[in-house]
Amino acid sequence: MTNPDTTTPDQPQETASTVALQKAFDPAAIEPAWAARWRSEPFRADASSGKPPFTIVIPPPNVTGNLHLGHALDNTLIDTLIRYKRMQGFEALYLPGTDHAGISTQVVVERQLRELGQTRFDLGREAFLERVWEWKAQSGGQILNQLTRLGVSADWTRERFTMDEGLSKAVRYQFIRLYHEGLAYRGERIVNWDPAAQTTLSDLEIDREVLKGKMYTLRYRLENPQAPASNGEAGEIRIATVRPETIFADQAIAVHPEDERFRHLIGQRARIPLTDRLVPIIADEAVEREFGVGALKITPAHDPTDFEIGERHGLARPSVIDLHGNLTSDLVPEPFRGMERFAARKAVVKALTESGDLVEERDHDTAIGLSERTKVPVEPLVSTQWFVHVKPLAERVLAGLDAGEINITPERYAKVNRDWLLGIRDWNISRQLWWGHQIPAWYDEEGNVYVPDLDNPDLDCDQDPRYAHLKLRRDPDVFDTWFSSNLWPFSTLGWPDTDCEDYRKFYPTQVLVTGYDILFFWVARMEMAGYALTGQAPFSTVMLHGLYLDAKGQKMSKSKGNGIDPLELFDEYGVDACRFAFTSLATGGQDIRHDPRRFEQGRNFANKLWNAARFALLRLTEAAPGLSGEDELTRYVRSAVKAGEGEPLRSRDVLTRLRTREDLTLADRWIISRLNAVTAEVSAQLDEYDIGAAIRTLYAFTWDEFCDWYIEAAKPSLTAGQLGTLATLKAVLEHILKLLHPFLPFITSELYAHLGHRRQLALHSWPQFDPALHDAEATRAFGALRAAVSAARSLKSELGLAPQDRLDVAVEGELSGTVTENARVVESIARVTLVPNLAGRSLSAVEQGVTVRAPLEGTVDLADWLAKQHKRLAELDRQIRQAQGKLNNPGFVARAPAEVVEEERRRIADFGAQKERLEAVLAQF
RNA sequence: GGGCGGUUAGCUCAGCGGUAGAGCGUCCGCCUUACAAGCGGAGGGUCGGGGGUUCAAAUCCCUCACCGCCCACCA
Repeated sequence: MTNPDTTTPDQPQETASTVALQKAFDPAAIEPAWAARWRSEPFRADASSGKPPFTIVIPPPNVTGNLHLGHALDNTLIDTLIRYKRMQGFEALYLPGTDHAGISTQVVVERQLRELGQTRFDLGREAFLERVWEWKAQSGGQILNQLTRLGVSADWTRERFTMDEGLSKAVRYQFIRLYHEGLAYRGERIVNWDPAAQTTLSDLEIDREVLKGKMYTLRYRLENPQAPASNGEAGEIRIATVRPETIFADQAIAVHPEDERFRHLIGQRARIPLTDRLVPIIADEAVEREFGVGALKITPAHDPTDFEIGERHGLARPSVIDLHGNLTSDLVPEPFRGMERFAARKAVVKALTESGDLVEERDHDTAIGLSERTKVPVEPLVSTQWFVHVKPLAERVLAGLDAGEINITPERYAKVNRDWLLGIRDWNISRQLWWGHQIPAWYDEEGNVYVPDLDNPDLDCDQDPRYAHLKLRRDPDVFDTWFSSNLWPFSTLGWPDTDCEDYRKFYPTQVLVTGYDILFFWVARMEMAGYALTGQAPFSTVMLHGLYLDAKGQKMSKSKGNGIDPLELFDEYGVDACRFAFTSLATGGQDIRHDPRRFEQGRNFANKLWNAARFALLRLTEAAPGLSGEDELTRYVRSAVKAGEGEPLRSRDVLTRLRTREDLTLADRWIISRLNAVTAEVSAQLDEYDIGAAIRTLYAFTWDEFCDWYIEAAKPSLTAGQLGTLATLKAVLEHILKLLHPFLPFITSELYAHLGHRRQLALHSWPQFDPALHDAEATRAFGALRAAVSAARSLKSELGLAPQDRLDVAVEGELSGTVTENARVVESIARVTLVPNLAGRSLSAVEQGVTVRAPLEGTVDLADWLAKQHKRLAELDRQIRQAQGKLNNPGFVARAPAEVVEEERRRIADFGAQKERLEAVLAQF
């Protein structure tokens, strides 16, 4: 992998960057300028560059929508990966855009019309669509402005909308191609009808809900009154149904072919109650013998199962329910005709009761399909619609998945994806809406279908000279919205023009980031379209994250009113803090429960980073005037503050130069070694797309190691103006800013600029791991200093001393030499004075490698202290016994890896030494 | 009816085969000249129950329980 260094020496500056930073970080003071800059000077991906591509397309939000937490989460994760890859030297493309969202958008505009007392039919199709476009133009882009606040480094020059000219062509081309390949067809099928929205829906747009209902057992009298009894009395057959109002559309009664009860009735006829109509008794394997009364009525027009059975037996499928959910048909007896379907059910049940044909009525929980959008019970209706025959498409995807062409993470969703593709059924793609891509199909007066040719897809059939003699009418319906978003990874890059630069450079894309809730709706359909139309997987990795839930763990929804507005969170905590919350919570596709404390943590972290940088700048500013040398490191240090100095070294070379310096302190060597290890760790975590782990690693390193230990330990040598430490401080801080930049782009960009860089941080290169910077000795030795400081602090606390009170302490133990060699650091951090030895009884603290002793004076609760020491002793004992137990186990020594065994030996030695020293301490009392 | 996820410190969550962690909260002490959105010190867990595999289990397997989600044409 090439990794061209994008860091170039900075241009001389007009002004120094020594403007003092505010004491507290104020996100509002810096975010707007950066956000505006990233929108007006977008991160433009160059299709002609030699860098390897890294593409992520945004899951396009609805144009109608407002930014919600799901979007904020998606886009934070995407932007983090994109910024990382860009810094690594990839030609990173983050492609933004929006979806026309057929039903949602149309509903919004229809609602506006309703307030004016109008319907879309009053306006007519053309005027209505004009109105939708107008509305889209003025308030449709809202969500992208909100997204800008998130600081996304998208390529706004490539913004797309699913109804753009190019994308509309793509949809049209897709349809024409599938049609001519026999994969898109028009047919009479049972479909899901939403009586409220007045359109069909795909199976996915239906939510199953188990509702309390009734199951009715009805008596159908046989044509032959002498027929022997089956599941009731002689001369009758009983059936079970939950929809008695549909009996008027019955075409048969079905039983299982091997059900002994009914064998003699197969082929006979029975009369539908309340009517004179006779229907045949047929046998079909789909009937469950055990369920209900073993027989059911077949109503092909109003039930999917019945439809299939009807197809097998060549039954007619008259409908008795119209598009508004009312009973309408000559088949329906007068009193019920025109009734609404649920009112009709009551009326029919009443009539059946009176006629004596209702044998039983009992409670029955039944799963009924509700329209996802209108929440109205969906009516299964027979209708002529456009469908996609998806099975061959799904099989192609399955083959690709088997070949490992798409990597899905978390892995468990790979199986979910597969299983769905395996059980997939034809997809109804026509919608009785106006807003969307109108289906490019025409019909002549006899109902024959005309679709443009593949080699001239843009020519409408009613303009085609070949059909000039015909009177063609275009299909008024539009496509399901997902029939265009399934093309998104390539329609946005110029497809069907497969020769254009963008398509060739950036397709297929690398990663797709989205919530698992649209795995079927979108991800699987993109897979199918990708393979079918481009011959390859549209992305190599799918990264699915969990749902963002409210504080109680419930899904957020408009109807529940439990939504949390990300914009308010941005205002309250700052965007970087929110991004910290999102990324640190994103682990393993787990759902995320909202917790304000996580945002506070992010805010505090940003403030911590701000102040660490403020400290560094203060010290660099103080020291810079006194640095007169012209060597590279001196110039490097001065560049933070001195106008026109520039940056003489590429920052990634600084640490390597520093490594050979004589004037580095132990702390300097330690932090460089640690930084180096963390660089490797974070890079590895990001390469595995484990964004949560990466930000947690950086949080801990920045706060616990860099701020709490390194900065404190650096103070004495900084005060002494030691060049090595000044350079180390600056270099480590700059590296931390780089590592954090993909996660917290605002504050890191701002601070990086304050350190004297003109070129924005996003365009600098990602730090690289350098094995030569590893320093085990520094790690060990600095560990001793930390132990000594902790011990000293603990003693001061036991002695009731305030932090600023001085205390004489003596150090003993295996590593005491290291401590005394670095006395200045320990004395500075712990505010103690190291003395060679102490007379009299002492209070002591025992740590790994060192014991720190202090004079026994002041207000010590000796009993309490002793109790703690004994507890500690017992704990050491326990650890030693545990380790010894393992070593005494022959199986452990024989089978455990050598280094694990060695580790146990080392533990015994370490704990043994501590125990010895602790016992010596306690012997005084 | 199938499938999946969760159950770890008071709360919200990491860790997912080799000494139990974080943030917040709690207790004690500090405005120590980067930061009180902070600093230092302390306390707190038999990792849902029960079996098993392994030298070694929060981590792997089986099983049960309870929460939650997805899929499903038993009328």
